[in-house]
Amino acid sequence: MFKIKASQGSARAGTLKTSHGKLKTPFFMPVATKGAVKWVSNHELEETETDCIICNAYLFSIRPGLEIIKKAGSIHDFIGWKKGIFTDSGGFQTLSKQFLIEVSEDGVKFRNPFDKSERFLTPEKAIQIQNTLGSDVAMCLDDVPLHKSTASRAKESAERTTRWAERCKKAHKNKKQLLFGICQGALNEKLREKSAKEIDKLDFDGNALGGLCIGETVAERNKMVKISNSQFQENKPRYLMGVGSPKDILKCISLGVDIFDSCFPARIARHRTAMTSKGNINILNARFAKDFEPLDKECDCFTCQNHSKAFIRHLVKTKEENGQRLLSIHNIAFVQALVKKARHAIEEQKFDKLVKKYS
RNA sequence: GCUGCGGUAGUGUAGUGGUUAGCAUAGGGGACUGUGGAUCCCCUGGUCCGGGUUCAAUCCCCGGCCGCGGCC
Repeated sequence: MFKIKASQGSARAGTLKTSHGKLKTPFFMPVATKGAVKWVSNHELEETETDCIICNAYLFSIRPGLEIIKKAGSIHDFIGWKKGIFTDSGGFQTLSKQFLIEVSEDGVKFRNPFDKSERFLTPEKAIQIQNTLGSDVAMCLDDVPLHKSTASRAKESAERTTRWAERCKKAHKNKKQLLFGICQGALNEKLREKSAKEIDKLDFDGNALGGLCIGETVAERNKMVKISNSQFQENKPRYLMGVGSPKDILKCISLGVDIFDSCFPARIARHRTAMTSKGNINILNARFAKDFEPLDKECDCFTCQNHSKAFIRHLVKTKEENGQRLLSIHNIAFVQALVKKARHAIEEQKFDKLVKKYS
């Protein structure tokens, strides 16, 4: 299922076989919560060389609802995306005040964001939803604590996440779908280690690192990534949930992570920031008013091949939303190109140089 | 020509005989990481000009200039 083709230090390059093709790792998934990456069409997304996206299963179960997905065939058929799709269980929404009502051992009581009614999500239900959606990779329901939570809450959530992972595994029936477990443990080293070990033992198709990128420092996060990965077996893909900045992605690849997802590149694009090989730039900066160069000279995305910084700035400045669309396309393409570079660099044993360039 | 009203950041506006002259927006910069297109944070920038009264004037008085209205 997962094969490592090359490695350098802890960094690995490999392939993950899914029912919608082989995905070369490391790879990055833009977030398409409701089935679309905000402001970007599927066609444009393909042009960014995105091979896999992540949708939110919980939200799909509410709207449009599973009946409609079943009628369409699968989530792929419904949204018109032929490549890889991960689905998130809804666990992350436990961090959101507008969703969460309460967490108990049995599951999570959620607020339906559309009509404010109460919904109860159990690990079993989260898996059934994802089985029905037919995504390539389903994620276990996890209990995500705030990064600053008390020691007892961190312990409770980590231990509960393991119990829920067992229930998810038992409930999983879709043979064409892979299932990943998720470790927790907040920022507690011992808890992280224990959680990762327990999740690893359950022998999922892949192991994910959860509860990170939610306000902790980079140093704290890196430490947790290192500890978690040390407990995960080598031959399973490792998925760090939530990381999406170029620097962080490269660092975490060097720590042995294979898969990433994040709303970050698309979000900062909507907030008028472009990623470049020289760091992020805010396109609104006055210095770009007469800058007729592309966002990044080395980038071969649609935006950079056709438009200048001055023009994109003009669009954004005059509140023409195509400006943010062009930035979104660029940022996603930029991250995809970076991850691809990382893959090649690992294959050629030059990954350390690439990390240095972006650190 | 006469008369009334008014002139406070680029713009739109509060307010005051002793204030760090407030707010909004624009301008300059920053944050954002299992999606808020939301939001937040920082910075720059102002009392039309000249006199007078007063310990002290952006405020009160006189003149000028400018704008809007009215009357010749």
